[in-house]
Amino acid sequence: MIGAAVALADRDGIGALSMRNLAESLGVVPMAIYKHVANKEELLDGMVDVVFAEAAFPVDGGWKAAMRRRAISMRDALARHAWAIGRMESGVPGPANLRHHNATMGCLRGARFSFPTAVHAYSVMDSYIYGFALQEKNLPADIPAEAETRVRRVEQEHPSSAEEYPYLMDLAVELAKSGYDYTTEFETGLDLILDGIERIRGREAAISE
Amino acid sequence: MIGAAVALADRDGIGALSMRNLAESLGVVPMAIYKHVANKEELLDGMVDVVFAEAAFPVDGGWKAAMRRRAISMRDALARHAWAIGRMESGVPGPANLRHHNATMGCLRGARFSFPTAVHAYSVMDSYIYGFALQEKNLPADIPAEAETRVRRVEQEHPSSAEEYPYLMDLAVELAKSGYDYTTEFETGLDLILDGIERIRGREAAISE
DNA sequence: GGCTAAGGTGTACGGCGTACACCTGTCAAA
DNA sequence: TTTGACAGGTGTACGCCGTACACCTTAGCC
Repeated sequence: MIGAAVALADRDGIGALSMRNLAESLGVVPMAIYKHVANKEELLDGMVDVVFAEAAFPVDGGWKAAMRRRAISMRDALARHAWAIGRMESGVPGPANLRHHNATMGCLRGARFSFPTAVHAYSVMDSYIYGFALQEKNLPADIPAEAETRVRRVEQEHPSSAEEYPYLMDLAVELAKSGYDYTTEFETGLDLILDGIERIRGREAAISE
Repeated sequence: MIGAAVALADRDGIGALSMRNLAESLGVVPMAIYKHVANKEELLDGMVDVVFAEAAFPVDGGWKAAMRRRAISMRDALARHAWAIGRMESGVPGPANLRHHNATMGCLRGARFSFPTAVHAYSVMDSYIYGFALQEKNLPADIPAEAETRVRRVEQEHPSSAEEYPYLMDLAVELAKSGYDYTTEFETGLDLILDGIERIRGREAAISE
């Protein structure tokens, strides 16, 4: 049931996920769904937990490698299920959600992060992951191509904006030339953050010794 | 018109922003709105641009201070207009949006960031800002209080989960004790990221000299 | 054979975005 | 002074949406 809803949202977008469409895809009448979930909200909560279940949580091999793997796996899951972004931490958390957060917190605490530092690390990483996924969903899939068509359009239609937004025009020209890959962009930022976390952890280890 | 829509969404939530409600708040019939915007999508695009207009863009005084100010100002704007999160980079960009991104890119390039490094810096910061705002919107406003009630509920209802999710229980207990402040949490992560950006910029400056 | 519970059905209601035809007031050109 | 265009408000109607409520079917158990 929830699996069918996930499949439908993946295929046709969250906008197409109505109780009526879902019922039809199940060969059933709309109201039948309400025998399994109380309302659409609860359906969405269940769908979000499917996404959490797909994201690998850390098992160890060093906190940094484990957290890196977790982040990449979460971005992958969110790319597969773009409709889930923005709902991951809202609604009633499901069992996979709880397991995931428990394991992640366990990984950090097990690596002797102090409590506040673990919270900071978790906060900055999750914000980055969710924010990146959000932008990846909203921005054009092929940035260089899109940049190029925008430059062309501006050149023809409003030559003024080349003066109004010079750095934006620069950006578009450069991107069209050099390309843009979401995966390497994600990992660049991720490593920057992981290094930052390592540094604040080192600082606190130095104090406590 | 768009101002009234923003006010309505701020006050009653984005769910209450229907063409009918907006029309009523303007003392006008629903279809009258369509003389000013083509459809609801375009209305939302206009509303997003209001949020961009509220966020200060960098004017300088050093890239790090300028970017820090920009980030904090953007989070403030997103906290005032939670409905905008998740729409900031979708839809058709308005003039305030373009001005903002142009100025930010200009700040980085003016501080002699190479082109790819500027893109990395921009990407990691915006992902963090949007992701943090998203979590701030979704997570409970008063985390310590919420953590405490959850601990109590678990103790009474399912004593099992203390064993199933030990680190989560720990987390809740600690948060209830030590408190949680979104603003300082945001700035901690922000500074971690700014320091990381400074480091990759230094690396590249060292190469080019 | 009769009870219970799980789950599918049909109808109906109020709310949504918006297409389309219509009306009103303002103001410049004739 | 009339005219005609245009900006902008109006009223009706359509096809979607989530879901309340009453009903029916089937399976398993005493």
